[in-house]
Amino acid sequence: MEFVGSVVTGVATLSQTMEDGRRQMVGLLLPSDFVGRPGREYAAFNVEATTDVTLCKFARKPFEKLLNDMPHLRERMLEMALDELDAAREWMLLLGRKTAREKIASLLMIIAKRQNTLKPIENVEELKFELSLTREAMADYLGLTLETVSRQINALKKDGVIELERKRHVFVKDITRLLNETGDDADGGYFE
Amino acid sequence: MEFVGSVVTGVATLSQTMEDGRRQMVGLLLPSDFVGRPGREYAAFNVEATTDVTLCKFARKPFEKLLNDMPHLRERMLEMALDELDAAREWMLLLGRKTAREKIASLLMIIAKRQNTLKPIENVEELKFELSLTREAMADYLGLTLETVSRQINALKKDGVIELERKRHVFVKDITRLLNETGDDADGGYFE
DNA sequence: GCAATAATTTGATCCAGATCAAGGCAGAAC
DNA sequence: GTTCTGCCTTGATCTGGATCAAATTATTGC
Repeated sequence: MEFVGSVVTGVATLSQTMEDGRRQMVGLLLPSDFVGRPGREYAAFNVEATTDVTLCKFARKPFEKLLNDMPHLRERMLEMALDELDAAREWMLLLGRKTAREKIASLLMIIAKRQNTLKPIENVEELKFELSLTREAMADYLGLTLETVSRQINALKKDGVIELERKRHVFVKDITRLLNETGDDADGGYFE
Repeated sequence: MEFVGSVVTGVATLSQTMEDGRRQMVGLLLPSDFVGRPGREYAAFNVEATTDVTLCKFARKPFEKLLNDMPHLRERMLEMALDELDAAREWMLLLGRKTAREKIASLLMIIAKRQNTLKPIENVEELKFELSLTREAMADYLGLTLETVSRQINALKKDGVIELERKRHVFVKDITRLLNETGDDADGGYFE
């Protein structure tokens, strides 16, 4: 853990593994996300790139010094940490209480939302995006098996909620329809 | 959300509920834990006391001003937020990948550890503590049903891992034995 | 192009934990 | 004491998602 930084392009994941190989992703690192933890020597989680990733990197020690000199930076860091905490807690609801289908729909919504930061998602009628995760990575993120992920994605496709092109390109004609599949309150979380 | 503060005595929980009533706890608030979020108007989660709780309360606005005047305080807040984030991520592994028995054992370890802050838990041979949560609250915390919680607690008792007194008092003769049931690496997380 | 390899789908079967349904028990109110 | 009321346990059954086992389809390297 000699560096901290932030993702510029690409997708990386943050995960934990148990001794017997069970694996849970605990964070998705998309462009603009911060990587690493100031004030701690060791890395608590594994970071892995799933696509080629460009990082904007700082040596940790000088960065910590910078934090002391620039109160604004620490304020920003606190804000980011609290936002991540909220996101982690949303994810806890998903892992603990949602069905497989709701989990998939929620993940698609999150990726869709992150790839479309230009305008609020409720004003977008249709949406096309790239799924830069393998079925296995999605499974590890959602607490499912890759077979279940595959089956549920195809079920959503069969039901006309999404369309697929070459396995990794998703096309959503009606976002409200997908949102209804997430199990979330219509006005909570995704529309902000 | 007019106040922020910190728990002095008692136990409270932080939870989220879905429209159809499914519920997931996302945080356990024990003495010394911080409640509320500076810099945000609304509360994203429900806070509920499970026992009588004493809070040390601050009005949010003045507290935010205090944050600006005292850089140390903001540093401390950042540290606390990052620790909570780590804890939330640990919890994600539990929710996504652990078995019911492992979930119960992990919860017992966490409560045991929090009630015994005097010496590192690996030096304690036996331990007695109060379980201030109902079976239902534990279920909501672990992403299980209350029946499964009851069955698994009694299974751990039958297997001699724990002893029970009046349903809510737990007695652990051999902490290593309980730790082995959590599914966690022997040296990770609980021993710090 | 043509392997070789990785990712995905699909089918059959299984099982941990959910669900449904009574009971049991302890503390509180009377 | 007795009746409530809120927990907790226990049993029977069901089921969503896991597991095991092949195909099938993309992607990569040559």
